[in-house]
Amino acid sequence: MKIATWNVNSLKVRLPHVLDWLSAVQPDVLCLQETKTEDKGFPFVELESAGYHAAHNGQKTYNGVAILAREALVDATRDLPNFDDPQKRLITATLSGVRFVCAYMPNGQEIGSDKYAYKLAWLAALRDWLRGELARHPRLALLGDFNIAPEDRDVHDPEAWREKILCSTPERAAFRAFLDLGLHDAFRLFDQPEKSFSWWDYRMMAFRRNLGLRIDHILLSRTLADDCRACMIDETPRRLERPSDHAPVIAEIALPK
DNA sequence: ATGGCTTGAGTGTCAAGA
Repeated sequence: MKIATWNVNSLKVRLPHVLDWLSAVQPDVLCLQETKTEDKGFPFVELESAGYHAAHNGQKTYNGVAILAREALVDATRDLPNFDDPQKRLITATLSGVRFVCAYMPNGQEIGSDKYAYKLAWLAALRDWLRGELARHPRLALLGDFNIAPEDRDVHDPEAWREKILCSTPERAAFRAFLDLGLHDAFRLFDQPEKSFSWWDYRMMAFRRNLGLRIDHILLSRTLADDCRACMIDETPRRLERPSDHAPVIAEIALPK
């Protein structure tokens, strides 16, 4: 089973890229972030024609998350039940006996800002909710845009980013707290090229110079991690005209039938 | 120098992203 996550930065703008990518890569599951649309603007018909079911938790202009899957999605739920939040950042569904959690975690803007406090509170609520969700669903995958670079090796210039947003000690501690629940960073289960990133700023020719961060992740519970055979970042769509600033992350799981 | 692009909303130009 091939599972993936991609922050598309507007699904309306990126739909051609997404459809081409689905056709080329043939993932079984694709988690999307920043669809930036309400359900009425969500391309259910186009995705169905491409062979994908979809569950969406959207809003106008900002945020919005979706799970696309070849199989029908079961028990889809939206938002964190323990965090009152108008921002649409979470959707969850089951298929193939795996609980999929798709998250667009807050950016935080700047250390010490209100948005930073909101980010840390949101991350803590996600961790608390995940503890119970993992108990109910031992086979669980958390995919999404975490807006956290877990370690210095996930940052093109660690000194420039020291204690900056996406890299601060409290944010990295929140990431560690996910691992402490028994989740595993699929990307780090394998040898990877140095300077592997999933996001590059649109400005300053950052992609061409590989000035990026690894902030999009696939975390797997123990049993899924044991069955994980590969994990990679696909930079191909980042090279297209009018790309998302994020690249998809893909993990291959050998599912016992 | 806190810039630099890109998006959505909306038709001015700004908020937000990371």
